[in-house]
Amino acid sequence: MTSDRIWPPLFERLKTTTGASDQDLQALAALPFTLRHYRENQTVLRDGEQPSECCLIADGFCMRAKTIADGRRQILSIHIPGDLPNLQNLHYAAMDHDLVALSDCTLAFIGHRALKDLIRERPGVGDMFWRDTLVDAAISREWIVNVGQRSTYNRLAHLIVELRERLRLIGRVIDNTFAIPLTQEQLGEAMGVTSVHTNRILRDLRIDGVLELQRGTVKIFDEHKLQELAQFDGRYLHLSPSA
Amino acid sequence: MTSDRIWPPLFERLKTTTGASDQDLQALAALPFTLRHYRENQTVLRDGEQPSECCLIADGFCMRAKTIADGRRQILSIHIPGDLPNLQNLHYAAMDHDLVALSDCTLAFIGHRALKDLIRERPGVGDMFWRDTLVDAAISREWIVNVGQRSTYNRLAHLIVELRERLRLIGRVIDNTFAIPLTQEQLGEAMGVTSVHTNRILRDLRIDGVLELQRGTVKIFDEHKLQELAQFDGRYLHLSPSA
DNA sequence: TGCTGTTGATAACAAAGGTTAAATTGGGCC
DNA sequence: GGCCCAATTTAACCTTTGTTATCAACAGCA
Repeated sequence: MTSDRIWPPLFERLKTTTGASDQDLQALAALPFTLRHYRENQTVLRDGEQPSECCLIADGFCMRAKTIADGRRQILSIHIPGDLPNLQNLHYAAMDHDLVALSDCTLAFIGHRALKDLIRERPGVGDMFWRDTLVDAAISREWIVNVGQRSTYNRLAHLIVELRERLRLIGRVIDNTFAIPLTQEQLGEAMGVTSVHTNRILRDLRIDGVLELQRGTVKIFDEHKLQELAQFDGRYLHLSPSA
Repeated sequence: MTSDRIWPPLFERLKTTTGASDQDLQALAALPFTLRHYRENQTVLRDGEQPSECCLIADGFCMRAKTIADGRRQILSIHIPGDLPNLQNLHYAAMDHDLVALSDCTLAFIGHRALKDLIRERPGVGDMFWRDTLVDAAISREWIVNVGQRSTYNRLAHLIVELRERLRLIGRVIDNTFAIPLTQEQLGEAMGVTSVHTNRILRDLRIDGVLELQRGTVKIFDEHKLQELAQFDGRYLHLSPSA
């Protein structure tokens, strides 16, 4: 993976969602970075750690997760190529959750110093990144709704549609089929239910002809039914610069 | 309520959490604003609306909330004096949830233009606000954990401890007693359970001698037991500038 | 090839939480 | 004081989800 390979997913997303200027993107592309590779399940940043760099997902999937005293774990977000899952460390030092690789993945690390200098020099870059963290927050709020109010059946449908819409932005959905490299246990940790119950729900979705999940890949069979279940209102993703 | 009355809670919080410079705070205090009063239960900003101002809670409590298609509602956050609950509109136009007054309250509205100009002129002010939105996001993530993984009994304890820590910052906790102006139905909407179940849990907490909630006021009786239930690790509030 | 560990599938039973309904409390107001 | 309305409290019953335990499928590997 070389320099010209790490930026496309982020730039694609920024161009669609913020109408980023070419100059700002060129300035970004000039940033120095270090590539690191992680294996499935490997922890990238640990709760409590104080990283001096922010990372860009160049390839693969990651998750934020938090483990509480009794050992239960909640997955907080799923991150895909083009995401910057620890921009928050630009403004506070310590991680308050783990960042873990969901699949083998490649991350580009960019030092805080270089990022902060660029942001001071080009406020437009800062605006893009600030916006990015705000949309990230909006997604977290939607997850509160998902876990708090939707039935598990609808909840899983919503989670899948959200991920699909985000993957679509970076061109990773083909034939209504896309990657979701989580085990049933991890899907459960994202939804606040056990793996046993996740299995029940997946079976129902399969039997009802809505979708199938096999070895980390979802295939949607009944788009209409899926929409009806997810009741997905994507405004919270703020995909257009004007919204 | 006059100019010298609206800023103290915010300044208190910023001084503790960011080590804000006096110049930055003075510049903030010079911002023009409009005061508006809201009654309990009145909607301040509606989902879909595109406000041209950000608001500072000068007095009273507000909440963010989202209503889904089947009519169920999830409370996403509770806001107290000194909070800026719609800073996100500086970077995207449309609200993706409602902002509602939980009690009678007074809000100071500051135009986006004035705020953006100040941020460009004084990047330190922008940093403080960006950080503020990042901590807001960290709180949302903790709410996902709360709703997804904790038992309702522990969940309510956690919610109460979090609110107390935030109120303590602005000097609103006296004798381990403080305001939490939510009905049992609203507490349920914050926890993702029904009002009937909220009532059961409150009864248990009362019987177990942990705390009592009456007419919007909590009194803690057994701090040790409360800690044990909430398993509260406040690092996600990032109360110190160095963390 | 067969071993091993992880993931997925399923069943029986238990616990948590939802639904509905009814009664009670308490504050605001005439 | 008495009325009204919202909020609280409780009970009975039902649904959803968790727990525990097996077993099957499957990938990695010696």
